Amino acid sequence: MDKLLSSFKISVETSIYNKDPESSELGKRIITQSIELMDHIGFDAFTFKKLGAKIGSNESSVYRYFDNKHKLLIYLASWYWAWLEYQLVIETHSISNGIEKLEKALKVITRAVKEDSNYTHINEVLLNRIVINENSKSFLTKEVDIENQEGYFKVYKRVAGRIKEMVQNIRPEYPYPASMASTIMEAALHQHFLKDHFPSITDCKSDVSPTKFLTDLVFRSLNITKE
Amino acid sequence: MDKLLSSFKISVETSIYNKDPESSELGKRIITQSIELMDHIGFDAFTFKKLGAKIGSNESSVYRYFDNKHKLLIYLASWYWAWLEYQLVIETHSISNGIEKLEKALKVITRAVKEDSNYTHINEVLLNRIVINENSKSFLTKEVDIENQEGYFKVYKRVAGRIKEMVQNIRPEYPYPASMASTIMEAALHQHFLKDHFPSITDCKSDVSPTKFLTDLVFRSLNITKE
DNA sequence: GCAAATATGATAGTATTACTATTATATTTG
DNA sequence: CAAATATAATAGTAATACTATCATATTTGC
Repeated sequence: MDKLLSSFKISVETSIYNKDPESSELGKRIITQSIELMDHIGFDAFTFKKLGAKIGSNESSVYRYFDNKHKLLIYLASWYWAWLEYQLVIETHSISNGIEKLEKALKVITRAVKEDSNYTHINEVLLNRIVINENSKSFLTKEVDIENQEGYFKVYKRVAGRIKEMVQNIRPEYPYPASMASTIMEAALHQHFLKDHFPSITDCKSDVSPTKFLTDLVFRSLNITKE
Repeated sequence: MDKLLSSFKISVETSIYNKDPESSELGKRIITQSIELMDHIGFDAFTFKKLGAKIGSNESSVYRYFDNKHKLLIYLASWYWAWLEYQLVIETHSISNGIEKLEKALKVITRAVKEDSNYTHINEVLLNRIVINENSKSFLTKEVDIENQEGYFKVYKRVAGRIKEMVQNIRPEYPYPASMASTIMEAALHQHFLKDHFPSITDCKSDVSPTKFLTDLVFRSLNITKE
């Protein structure tokens, strides 16, 4: 299954970049190294100049791929959500029972990424950390509506749509399936963040995962008793 | 009650600022105008130079109050949470029934701020919009742990603690009261944002408020049937 | 009422950021 | 092998995010 995963090309809205980073060695190095650098110093301190130095290339070469670091962040986040969506689809595909299907989906969405697949130039463990710390910054901007029209948040919304559908399949009468889906996605990232930085306002810790809390929350809300 | 609210001094961690903006006319103008400017152009485009121009003062004078715009944002967010906490306390104080108390608390936390109190130099309607759009940026930084130690996020965490206690009072056996509290606070902001920008992944709209969704979510999870 | 202290305003200066533009040098491809 | 394309190097600009200095205004303490 891992091989299947790796051979599937994760596709990101083409208007986000000027030149597809997947199309060249330099492009792939930009992605690989920007993930390492952004994880290391954070989005705010990240610059194309520092990235250029890190990849042994030039600032101006990076600009040929991305207009600015904001678009690079959207690219990385989109790649992450597309990768998650792919896992979501394969891991839930064969499950016919709606409840089990949703349970698996919640697991995929909320679990911590623990292993780099080693099949691509992208380290998913680091990327997961970047998404936890920086994803909100991709849409909390004054330009969000224009960028949304451009399709920059398509994948993120599509993942939410899939969860929403699973909820609707189980409980067609539940009135807030979309809000439930978007809340879960956001809460998953937030609880992982809190666990590491504000432990006093979360119950999540080594033995209590965000998956456990959120599965419990959703199943109680939908009035589903496990076993 | 409004008078009571206004005479109560909202207090913010003193280490956030270099000089208390409440202590002078210029300080108050900095707060009033920074709220207007930040709401208007967003945190990212906000600069002390633009603020100086807007208040008919100088960049260097603003620096005497705040080291940088990040600390100003934390000040504004802290003020907001302290203001909300105060409302939470007075509006729930006299309610003895635990369920009703939590219901009211959820309302205070999740409702859209619709009216400026006109008692202070702070426009709470605009500030609420700033918090919806920028609050996450106050803690999603590489410096979060140091700043947390400095007490910059005390009020935010205290509000979460109050909600947590209310949940515990009703359902002492519920295993995730802290995570529930922090999820509600974050989801309230997020659903308000989605309603305005990504309507396809939320059920919230004019007649369905975040309050409705979140109250329903919490009460279903705690197995409480209203009426 | 005045000197001293404090707050504010104006100006200048620096390092960094976030780019754009140009030209030279590789590398690929037809 | 020439032409096209990609990359690298350099330079330059406007804006940002400050720091420092000095002048002027305002407050306060005696």
